[in-house]
Amino acid sequence: MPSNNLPDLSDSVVAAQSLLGWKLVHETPEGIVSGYIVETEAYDMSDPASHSFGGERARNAPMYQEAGTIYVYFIYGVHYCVNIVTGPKGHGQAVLIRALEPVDGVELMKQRRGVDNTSQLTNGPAKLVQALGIATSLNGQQVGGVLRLEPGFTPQEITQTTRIGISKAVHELWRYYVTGNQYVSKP
DNA sequence: CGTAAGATGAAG
DNA sequence: TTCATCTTACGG
Repeated sequence: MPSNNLPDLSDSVVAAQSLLGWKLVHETPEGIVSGYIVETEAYDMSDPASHSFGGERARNAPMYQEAGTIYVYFIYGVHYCVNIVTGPKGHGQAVLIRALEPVDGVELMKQRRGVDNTSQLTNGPAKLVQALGIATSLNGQQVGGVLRLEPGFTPQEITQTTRIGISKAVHELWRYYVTGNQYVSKP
């Protein structure tokens, strides 16, 4: 449950739930785009599916920074995904933002995504990165600058289930989404 | 060194 | 179901 001030970023599993309903806002030269966070996944250094598993390296370094650090990674040669780092500095934790409900700048998002269907704009981790115009230059920065969190809504009900696209720790219930929301990703 | 697989998405 | 096509991890 989000508070009125800031989401709880003390732990990735807690934060994954706490972040649901918060508005993720990106201020860009072309305009402001934003959306409510409706789907998340929690990752931790003790989790074999996590990029932070096995210790700190160049690629996962942002995950070991303080809570609120932005972690953007490149995957499959084509896509980018964005995480919000959680936990104390030195602990490799983060929450993957998997889906948003578009709020501001829908036209700009359509333009960036090259699609006209609002329901296909931000219903996947790489889709929302493209729609918001998030670049790797944000990697390692803190939320609160051009990319920030603002209060949104309090989810009525949250569904907890297994994560998507991983091959390790597949049984862990570390994916959360706003029950019934139409912008949740469909694998 | 070579090679395979990866927190995905779009097209065929 | 396949492919796009980059980076890292790991084996020889």
